[in-house]
Amino acid sequence: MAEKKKGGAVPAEALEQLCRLDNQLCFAVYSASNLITRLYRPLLEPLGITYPQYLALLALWERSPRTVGELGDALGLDSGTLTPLLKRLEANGIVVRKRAPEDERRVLIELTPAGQKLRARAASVPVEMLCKLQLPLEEAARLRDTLKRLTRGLREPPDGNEG
Amino acid sequence: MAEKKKGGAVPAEALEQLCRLDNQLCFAVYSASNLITRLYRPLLEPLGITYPQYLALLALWERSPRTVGELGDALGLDSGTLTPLLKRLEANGIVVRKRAPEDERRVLIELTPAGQKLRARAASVPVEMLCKLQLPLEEAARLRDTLKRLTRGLREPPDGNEG
DNA sequence: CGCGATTCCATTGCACCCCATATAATGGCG
DNA sequence: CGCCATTATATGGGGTGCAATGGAATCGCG
Repeated sequence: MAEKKKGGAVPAEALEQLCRLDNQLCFAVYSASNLITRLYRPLLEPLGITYPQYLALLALWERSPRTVGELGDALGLDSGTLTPLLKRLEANGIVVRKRAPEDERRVLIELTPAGQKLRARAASVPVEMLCKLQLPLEEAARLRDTLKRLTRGLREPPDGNEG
Repeated sequence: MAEKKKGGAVPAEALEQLCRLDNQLCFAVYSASNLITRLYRPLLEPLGITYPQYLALLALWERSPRTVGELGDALGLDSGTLTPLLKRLEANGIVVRKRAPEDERRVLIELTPAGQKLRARAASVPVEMLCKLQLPLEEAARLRDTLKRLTRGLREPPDGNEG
């Protein structure tokens, strides 16, 4: 049944092409993400933080304090990832974690003075990174917007049978 | 020194914008990659493999046997990542690892019959994934090519002072 | 052949990343 | 007020991802 040239939904040759690593969009995203983390390392190491930690700080520099849940929404990470990451930031004196007085379930993440100072020291990072990427600004913006649209469209999984 | 409107290389307002998570290309790539791994999970779990394992198998289905180093080049991963991953595939009966007779330093990764059979069972994965992504094919291809160009351009880091 | 340099992989240690589950606090209802 | 469903983090375990190190095999030069 699979040997005839029948073809089904997708021709065999097209399927062959779909499976090639070089043709896969998802692998391109995966590789680019790994590479980006590697490129950030030498920029962030002098600051004593990792790339996911830097992302959490970008969110906190925009608005602080924020709860673990709010950070998770902003970064697309769950508490199993954020809790230890934030504890490491706290151990390094960059943030403090305290329970919200009005709702003891929530944990507020607040920048310390050292965490605030870090913002200035990290100011050059985005520009250095843009230089490393070597992409025309317009193309980078288009790429970013396409990825954001892709991500946003998938945040709410298509259930398929709700009305 | 930071309060004057001097500006240096980048105006303060532009820097503000560069730091916003929503404006960052790298964060868009990072989020998309995490999300993609999550989307693959339900497709690959019935096959008993993870997304990085699936990528390694895609490479092996294209050509097998291959050494650890060749797989690392194809996937952009180093032996510290691949060795345990391949050992798990071996423990699950999907590949075998054996030293190359002509060069005992190399380890050849070969598909078992079960690993070959898995290829057919995974045939629907790329199509299902494309459906999930909900991107027009042409746009997906453009996105992939831009990412590949970005990744390829950065594989060899610009040293700047060799010569 | 001998020996240092190189190559290839394995190991270790640290930091994610996520699912499933646990725990504690809150809110609603009788 | 008690009880239960819900909400917000924490914990545990499996699986990456990578830098640094180690060890065995090979290469290269004399």
